[in-house]
Amino acid sequence: MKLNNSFYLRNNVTVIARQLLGKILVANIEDQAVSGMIVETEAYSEIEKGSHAYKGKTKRNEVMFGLGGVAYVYLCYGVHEMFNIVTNGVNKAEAILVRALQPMEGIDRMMKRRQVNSVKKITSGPGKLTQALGIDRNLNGISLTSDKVWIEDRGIIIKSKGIVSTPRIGIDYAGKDALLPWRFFIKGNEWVSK
DNA sequence: TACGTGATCACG
DNA sequence: GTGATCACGTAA
Repeated sequence: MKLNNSFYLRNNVTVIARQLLGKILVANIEDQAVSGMIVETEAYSEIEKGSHAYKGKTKRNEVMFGLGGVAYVYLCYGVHEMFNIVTNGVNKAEAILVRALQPMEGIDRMMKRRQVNSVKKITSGPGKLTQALGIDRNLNGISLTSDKVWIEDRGIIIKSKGIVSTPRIGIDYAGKDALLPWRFFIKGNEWVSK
C-alpha cells in the first residue's frame, strides 16, 4: 500500500532513510508505471554541512523547508537529475536521496529510457534511476501521495542486520560532516551503487 | 583518472 | 554580470 504523509512527517531522517530500504518507488510519468525496490539511501539535514539546506533557504532547496512528503529534484553536474524525499515538518529541512533501486515493473521501458542492454545498469545509481523512471525537475515539489510518483510498502522486511551504513558519497566539501554514517544500503544487493 | 555540462550561489 | 563549484556517469 502507498505510504501516507505520517510516514514522511516524522522528526528523524536517518530512521526514515533506513525504513525506506525495501520499499517500492513507483513512477507513472508517461502513462506507464515503472518501479523498483529502494536498496540504497542517504540522509541529509540542515544541521550538517553535507546538505544543500545547511546555509538556509534558497530558490533551489526551498521544498526542503516545506512540509515533508514531497519530492526534491535538482540537477547535478549539469547532467543528472537527483531524486530526494523531503521529510519532517515546515522549517525542519531534511531529505533523503534515493541512490539505487532493484528494478521491478516496467524493466523494458526503463532499459529503453537508459539506452543500455544490461538490467544491472538501469537503476544502480542516483542519476541512472531518475532517467529510468522518467523523473526530472518538473516533479520538484510534487506530493508523494500524487498519482505520478509515490512509495509503496509491499511487506518486504529488511532486518537491521541486513543494513550497512557508511559515510555518504561525493560530499568531501562537508569536512567532518562527510564522515557521518548516513548512507544506508541493503547488504549484498547487486544494484547498490559503486 | 579525467572531464562533460549547466544550474546555482556568493560575490560585487 | 561573472566565475567557481557541484549529493554523477562514462569512457579510458
